[in-house]
Amino acid sequence: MKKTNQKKVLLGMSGGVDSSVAAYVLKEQGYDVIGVTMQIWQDEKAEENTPESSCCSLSAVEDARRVASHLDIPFYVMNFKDYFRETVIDYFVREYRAGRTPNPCIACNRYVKFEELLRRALQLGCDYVATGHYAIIDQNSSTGRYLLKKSVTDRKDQTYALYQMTQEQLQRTLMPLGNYHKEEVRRIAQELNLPVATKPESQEICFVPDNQYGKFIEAYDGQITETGLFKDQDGHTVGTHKGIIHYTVGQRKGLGLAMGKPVYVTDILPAVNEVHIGNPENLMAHGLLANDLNFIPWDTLLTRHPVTIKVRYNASPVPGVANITEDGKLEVLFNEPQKAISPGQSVVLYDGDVVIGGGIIESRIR
RNA sequence: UGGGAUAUAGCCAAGUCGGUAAGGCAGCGGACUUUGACUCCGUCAUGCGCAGGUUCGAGUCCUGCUAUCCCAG
Repeated sequence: MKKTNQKKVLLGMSGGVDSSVAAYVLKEQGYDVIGVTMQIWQDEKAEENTPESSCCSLSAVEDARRVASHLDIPFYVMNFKDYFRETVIDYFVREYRAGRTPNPCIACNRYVKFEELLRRALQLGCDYVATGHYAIIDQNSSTGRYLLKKSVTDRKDQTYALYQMTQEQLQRTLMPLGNYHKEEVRRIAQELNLPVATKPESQEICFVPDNQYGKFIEAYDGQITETGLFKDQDGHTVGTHKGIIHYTVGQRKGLGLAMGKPVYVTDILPAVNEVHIGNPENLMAHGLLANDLNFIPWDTLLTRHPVTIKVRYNASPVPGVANITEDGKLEVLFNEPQKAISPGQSVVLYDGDVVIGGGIIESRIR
């Protein structure tokens, strides 16, 4: 029952369960679906030892191809390596070198999936780009603005990683899994006999398959990582650190300090190459400042706004207020102090299920 | 070679009147997780510097030795 004027969709297929089922759902909804896997980082021969542990590994290509074949949709592999390196890996390395903690998935979504992949989709004459993200794209009937909303499964909701999307991108994007639960998706995959039905969840940084991101950074930019001093809250030297790229604000493990009690990284000071440590209470913050902002229901925040706040991917939203400072930064104040606000991570603001927007954390307000 | 301390796992460290080796760090395994972290669970000294002795029983008491630290020379 194919219509001649049906909409064409370019679907990013990772080879995982989610994007595979997304292909099926889109097809069922009457879209003309084209599957594509983005090659983003692999050396041609490194894939042997990288099992299906990541959302974008190369072994994924063959899985995606089989799924596409199974569903009888056209399938292509596109080379995004240069673009990915510039917008994700370079950013990732630069941020760590600067003493911050980047979130590469957010950069990947922002630049690779919804900018470059979308651009190529439009070039190919597609109407939309689609992904298997758990999120809902909606339109406000009165303002006409496109909205990003949490998926029906709060546990799998991925809006946190998507807050940088623009109106133009949202208008051209489909996320067919937003109304599905993970269990339904797996069930559909099994009923369809998809070859990837039981693949595990993706995890860790896709371009650092052994999870040794410090080693990756050093191998990538070839720079020497200088060791430096650990200092406590009073400024006393308590040890030597392995180089600031190895630490994140809030980190406890791997410090190698025997203080007789658990201690945490409270601050990373690249200017003096110091890592400061302290007790859990030294991690608390009343708020934060963020830049590199994006807002979805509006162009910006015009007034002080009550919000719920996520300061990291796996964080329960907490209540607070947000407003824009005189110099254009986003200021977020929590109702209750929060711990381990990590510069470089993103803060995302919600009003109920609706993503208001967010930015990249610059500093905390104690 | 006068005095005083301390020697417990890779590292810090608790161990009360002798009663059958806390805890933390690191490590290892796992859960969680499309980032880094956090968190949670499990595991990690048949042995307490060495050698003897007392005792039903010693990391804990006694003797000797060794090592390190501190204060004086």
